[in-house]
Amino acid sequence: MPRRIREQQIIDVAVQVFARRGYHPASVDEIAELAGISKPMVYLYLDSKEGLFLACLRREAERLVAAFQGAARDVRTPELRLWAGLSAFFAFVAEHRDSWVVLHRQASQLSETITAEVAQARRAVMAEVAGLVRDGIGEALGPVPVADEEADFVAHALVGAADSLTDWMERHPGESPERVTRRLMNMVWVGMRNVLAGEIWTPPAGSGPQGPEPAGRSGAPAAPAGPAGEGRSVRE
Amino acid sequence: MPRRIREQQIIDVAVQVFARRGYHPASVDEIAELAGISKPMVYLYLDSKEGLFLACLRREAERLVAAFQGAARDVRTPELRLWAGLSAFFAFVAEHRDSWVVLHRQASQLSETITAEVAQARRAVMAEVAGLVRDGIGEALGPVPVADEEADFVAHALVGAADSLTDWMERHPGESPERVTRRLMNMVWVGMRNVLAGEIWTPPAGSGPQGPEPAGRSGAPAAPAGPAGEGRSVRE
DNA sequence: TCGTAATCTTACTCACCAGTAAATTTACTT
DNA sequence: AAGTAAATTTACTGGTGAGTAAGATTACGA
Repeated sequence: MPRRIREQQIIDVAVQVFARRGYHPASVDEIAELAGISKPMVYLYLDSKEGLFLACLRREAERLVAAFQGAARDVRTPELRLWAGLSAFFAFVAEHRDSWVVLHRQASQLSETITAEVAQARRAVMAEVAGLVRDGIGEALGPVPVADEEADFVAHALVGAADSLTDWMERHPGESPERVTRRLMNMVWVGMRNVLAGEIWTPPAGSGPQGPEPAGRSGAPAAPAGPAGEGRSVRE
Repeated sequence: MPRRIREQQIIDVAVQVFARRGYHPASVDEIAELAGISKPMVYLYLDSKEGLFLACLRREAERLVAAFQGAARDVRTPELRLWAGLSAFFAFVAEHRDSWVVLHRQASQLSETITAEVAQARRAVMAEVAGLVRDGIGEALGPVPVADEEADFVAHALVGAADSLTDWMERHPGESPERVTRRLMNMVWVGMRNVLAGEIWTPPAGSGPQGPEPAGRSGAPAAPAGPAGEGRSVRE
């Protein structure tokens, strides 16, 4: 069995085990056994437990960012890019829950080097989102000096909300990533007060990106075509 | 040294250590030493490492909920209650960072019983927030059948956003909890589109609760009086 | 067929840490 | 002062798990 393939097999298993048990309770012995291989192989290929975890981290982070970027790419307006990106995020998390757990829910209790890496992965995602938000602000207001800090703030809030809604989705299996995204857009983009007043946001039909499917695995459907709508509509 | 006091001392130290190291890497030996006592004392009073962690969890959760409830109590409109609650949350997290880390950032990799407890604590917070949101929706729309699920959704998004903004605050030491809250309210309650259009939300002067300070420790100032404003204002 | 480089295993070592047994000291009551 | 209950310690055990040494097996080109 050639090295490249073995490595991926090991990482596949490791992501599952790290997600289920957490970093410290996960044992390299168990990972090796589930991968159908003996422990020294893991050390030969991935150096250490930490190295193994970092490999998991990097691969999954890459996949998530790719899914996010791929979905938002080629979408015209900032508003719809944000929608496409969030949609891809929810789809990714729904399909690869283990990836997300490893990626985000392991941050605090790990070693210096790992936290640094997690923080960097998180920053990468944050930067993507902040970019989309900044575009939106920029388009509406033109170049404004405080926009960077403001966009960063909004990005943090959005990513945090999306993360938490991951739990909500788990308890509402009927909900599709698209519906969740639409609700979030309503809440953030239109605002609760206006939603309560009857205003809603609906993605226009056929607004998905036209580019080819990007790197991210099977999942992460690019911005799916929601039900018909005018992009911005007001009810009542 | 009487038992009650020792227990609190131990828990004080344990919260710090658990927050810094995470559950598994934290050793009872270290906690005992930092608390200035020997290990068997910890086991005598708190039963086990898990018991110790649960004690930390319960105490900090109680404090946070108390701060939240205390701030929102006696505030008249749902809108301002939400503001007061969020404000108290940010103030609490800013002042007791360790509590928040133990409370929330340790969820996935722990034992069955602990995850259950964490989930319950989280649900308690979520229920508080959902209550405020439901009030808001109820006030605007009257009794609506779907309101419960909708409120739960919004609560998840809000709590997640608030959690993530915790990190943002850490990198922006100049920002006060009140300013962060105001920004979040703008984003969620008014909506980005309307914010971009020039609309902003400002809490009216002197709108804090009049009741006595509740259980929560020193921190968690009740809804602070923001700068003057009309509660809902439009710029430009 | 020989050699060599990769793949892979068995069988350890060593450190750390949760939990405990068995006292010992302190403080308070009668 | 005697007695007893609480507070507190020293000194262990047992298990687990990261990491490794040393060698076995396969693949394959010269």
